[in-house]
Amino acid sequence: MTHNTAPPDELTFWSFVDYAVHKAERELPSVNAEAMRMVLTLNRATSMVVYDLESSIHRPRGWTWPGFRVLFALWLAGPMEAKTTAEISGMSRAALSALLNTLERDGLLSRERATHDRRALQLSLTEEGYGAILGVFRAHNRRESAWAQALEPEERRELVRLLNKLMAGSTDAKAKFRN
Amino acid sequence: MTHNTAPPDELTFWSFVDYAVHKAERELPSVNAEAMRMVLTLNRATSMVVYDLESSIHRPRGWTWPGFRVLFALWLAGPMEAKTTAEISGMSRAALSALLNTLERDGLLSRERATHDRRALQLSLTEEGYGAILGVFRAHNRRESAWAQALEPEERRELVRLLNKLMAGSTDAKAKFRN
DNA sequence: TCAGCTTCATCAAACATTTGATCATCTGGG
DNA sequence: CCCAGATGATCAAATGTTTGATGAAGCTGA
Repeated sequence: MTHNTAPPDELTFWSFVDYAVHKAERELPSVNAEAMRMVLTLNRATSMVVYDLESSIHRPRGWTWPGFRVLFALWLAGPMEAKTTAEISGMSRAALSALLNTLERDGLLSRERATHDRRALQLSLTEEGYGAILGVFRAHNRRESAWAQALEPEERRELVRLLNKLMAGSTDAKAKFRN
Repeated sequence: MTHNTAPPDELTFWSFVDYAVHKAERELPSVNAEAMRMVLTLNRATSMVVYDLESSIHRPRGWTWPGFRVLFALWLAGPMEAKTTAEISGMSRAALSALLNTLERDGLLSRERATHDRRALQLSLTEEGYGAILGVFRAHNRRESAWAQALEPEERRELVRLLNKLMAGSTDAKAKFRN
């Protein structure tokens, strides 16, 4: 690629994917442009949704997106071992360990040693955690609904189907998973 | 929601979305379950793709996912103002500022004051940055290709279309954007 | 039994991100 | 001309994440 290629006059968040895919195709004939477009678009869409939900719902309440995910899992599935919480909320055990310090300090959940295995941690929401999660989730779900309305019901189902198929394919491809 | 609901015996990363959606529907009749399913699935799929790419491609080379995004943008679009870089790579100006410290320290890019506006920063790849990005991108794109193969070509196009429609709808919904 | 291996959790250091504040520079209206 | 407000960048503090190391507890087979 030439070092001195000038960027187009109007390069914005919205035009970048098209620009990048076309440019990469010109410069690198061997590039898989459709894979590049898929991953770029997937990331941008998710990043927008997450940023909007976190900044409009969770941060103003003193919560974070990862903290919400943990409290949400505990709310739905009840007390459970920390290892399970980490797995279902999609984070490493080390990341959860750090996150628990904040959530415990804020009085939203408690950690206790499990009785059957003294290595394991048992997590449960405190009364304060129970009191808070319902209201936060309602606001969160209202915001989710606003996003979902961009698609027709059939399109939403198809999007979910395609995303699930993408995830399922990864196991075949031996993708790297979290510890 | 009852405080003492026991979690199902087999609650895993893969079964959690179905479990959560059904349980939320039972407990909260007013929930928009399809929106909930869409956002949960979108996040999980993206998180898997990003984690796999970052841990298998970028971290082993001493790079990070956000760092790659910035270098990738500079590689494709050429030298540009930091403000533009932040916008097209989807990060806040403050986040970019911190990220630039690392990238500059590692000798991958340089920042200089712009001539026409002494507040603005002009970013450009160093020779070392140019030398590195091509190889990293090729490996990155090969990995993207493996993910993309989970879907049929027509499904990939449909996924991209739906994600773009989702993003486009957000502007109508007055979603919160980054600074 | 117990030594070695595995598993659970935490720690440490480096990094990226957020919000809100601050400083420097530019720009436009009186 | 010049001051007020807008804009670009950075900083500070708090948070969450990663990888690799460490310590504690459980398990297994000779």
